[in-house]
This record gives sequence, C-alpha cells and structure tokens, in this order.
Amino acid sequence: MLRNMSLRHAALGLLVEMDGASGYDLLKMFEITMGNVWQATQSQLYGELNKLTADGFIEVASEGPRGRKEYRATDAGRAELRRWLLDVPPKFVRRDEVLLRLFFLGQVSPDEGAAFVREQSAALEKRLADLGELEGAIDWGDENLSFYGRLAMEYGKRFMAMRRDWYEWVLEELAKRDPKDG
Amino acid sequence: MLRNMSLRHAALGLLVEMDGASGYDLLKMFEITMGNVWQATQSQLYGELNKLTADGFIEVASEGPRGRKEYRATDAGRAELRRWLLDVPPKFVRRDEVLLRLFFLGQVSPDEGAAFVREQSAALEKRLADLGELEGAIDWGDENLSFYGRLAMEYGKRFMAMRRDWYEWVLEELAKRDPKDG
DNA sequence: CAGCTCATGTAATACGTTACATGATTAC
DNA sequence: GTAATCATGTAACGTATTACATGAGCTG
Repeated sequence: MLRNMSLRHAALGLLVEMDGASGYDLLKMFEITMGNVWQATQSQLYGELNKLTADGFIEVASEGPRGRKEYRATDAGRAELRRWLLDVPPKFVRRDEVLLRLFFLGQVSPDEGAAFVREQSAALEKRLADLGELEGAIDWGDENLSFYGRLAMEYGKRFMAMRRDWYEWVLEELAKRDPKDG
Repeated sequence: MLRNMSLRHAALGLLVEMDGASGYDLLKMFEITMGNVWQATQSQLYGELNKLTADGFIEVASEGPRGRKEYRATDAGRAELRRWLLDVPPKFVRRDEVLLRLFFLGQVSPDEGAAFVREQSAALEKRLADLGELEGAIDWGDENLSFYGRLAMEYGKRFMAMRRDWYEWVLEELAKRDPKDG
C-alpha cells in the first residue's frame, strides 16, 4: 500500500482545518473551497475516509442521525499533513486536453481550427466572469481556508486571463500562417 | 470498453503526423514534442498501440529488426482523430499539487510556509530557463508538429511566467498577514 | 405522507505507474 | 565481445470514474 496520492491529503487537510466534519460535509467543502484545485468524487472520498481511519490519521469523533460519522483528525494525522506539506515534493502532472488537441489542429481545416480556438477562448471568458461573480459572493474572513482560498482565487484569475490572451495570440498566429486572402 | 481517454488520441495523432513509427519512436516523440502537455509511460503506450490496432485505427505497416512494428494510421484512425478533435469537448481536469498544499499552508509556521513558496518559485524559474534553452536548440520547421509545437512552447513560457509572478505576489500577501516586525 | 436532502456504501471498470522480464542489433 | 541502444511485452498494484443501492430524517 503506497497511498501516495493527494486526495488523501486534501481530505486530511480539510478535516484539520474544519476540525470535525462528515464525509458529506467534506464533499461539499471540496466543491466550494477547492473545486478549481482538486476534485473528489463521492465514491472516492468515502473510501479514502475509511482508509485514513484505518491508518489512524483520522477518527470517528461521534455518530449522528442517518448513520452520520463526524470525523476528526488525530495527532498522527496532523503530523502526516505536515510531513506531506514540507517533505513530499509536489509532482507536476501536466495533462491538458486543449493543448493536446492543439498539436493536431493541422488535421482539420484552418477555419475549423480557428473555430475551435475561438470556442475555447469564449468558454474561458465565461469561466472568468463566473469566477468574478463567485468572488463577490464569498465573504472572505480571516480563517486559514478563507485566506489561502483567496490566494488560490487570484491564481485562478491570473491563469484564465493568461490563457485567454494566449488563445487570442494563437488565433493571430493561425491567421498569419493561413491568410484568408492569400 | 469506454476508451475515452486522451493518451489514445495523443498516440493516434502523433502517428497521423509522423506517418509511420514504432512504439519506441512514439515514446521518444512524446517526450520531445509534448512532454509538457501529455505524458506516456512505455507500458501504457505499448498497450494502447495494441488496442488501437484491435480497433482498426492503426495498423502494422511493416515489421523490422528486433521485432520492431512500424505502425501507420488507417483512414478510420484519421476519421477518429478528427471526430475527437472537433466533437469531443475537452475536459478540464484541475489537479495541482502545489495549489493543494497552499490551502493548508496555515498548518506550518509562517517561515516554513514562505520557504515553501520561495522553493516553488525558484524551481519554476529554473524550468523557465530550461525551456528557453530548449527553444533555442530546436530548429522550428514549417511542418505541423513544429508549428503547433511552437504555439505550445509559447504557452509554456507564459504559464510559467504567470505562475512565478503569482508566487511572488503570494509571498507579499503572506508577509502582510504575518509581519516580521509585528 | 411525499419529496427533498442527508448520508454512506459497493461493484465494475477504466486509466496510470512501477517493476520486472526478455532478447535482438549495432557500434566500438 | 561487450556495452549501449533498440524493441516489446506482462504483472501487480494504485488511483479514479460511473453507476447502482439503500435508507434515515426533515419540511411542507
């Protein structure tokens, strides 16, 4: 059992910050706080919570209605989070479905290729707008999750803006290579 | 069998562009042309080539020494690549191990947190420099892979620069929150 | 009491990594 | 002839997604 992956530490970290939550709570927390950074499916999360319990990094603090289990991080869990944060070098997994398609864009017509890039650009513009709305809707307190969440939000904005600008640049390059009135 | 994933189309796409290659050739091509966009292990690639063959999207054009199989895309493969490019909406999988750690950075001391961010920033600076070297070393022709590879390279440069700038901004925010001389 | 939300779980399958295994050909 | 490179494959395991299954408790 290697258990090297990050979902485990995402769950553990959230539990540490929240100081007590059920799987159901965590699942919602995943979506609202770090949907842009890490994703978890219900199935995966519940399984991981059981493994974390078996490994002693979290424990069931109390049980509520409907079989609800209130989890809480243990000292061992807090230590493990710290170890992962500082001693496990982050891995860069670069997998980008849009970029991958770009490589093969020569296989469709120039018009189709340009349309594809414009679509991506528009989709991003929309997501950027959504992010702005979301930012306004959140009341940013001074707790850890809010503070660091705001930093991540800024990252998202910069990322999307960079990407949109790049799409526009790509469109110019495509036009240069295949001038309409050539 | 869903076979929805992108490695399959990355391999197929490269084969279309290269017009004939062995698994071994493809593996090297993956590294040099799109290491920053998609990754493939030897094991996974060889397996996928066999599946693509079974599905009729590629075929063994000839066999060479040492059991070498020279693959070639079929018409069905070219059609499948086109379909994937235009009809399958790219999925955004957001998983960033650095960003994930950032969320929990409140669990270590301010100094440790800042050191972490500085390390990431320095690592990125180095990768940005490496990319610049690589860019100089490649002779960019006018074939598709070169043309689109150059667009992807520009993306990589913009991405890293954006990210490095964001790291520096994060350091400022961290300093504001926890002034040394508070 | 009907419908929604809360709440957890399993099964099947696909995707991805690491390690192991094997051997032919080429270059020196 | 021996070391490097070329070349392909399997086994074991870990990670992730989708679909299915079940039921309790709350709200109107």
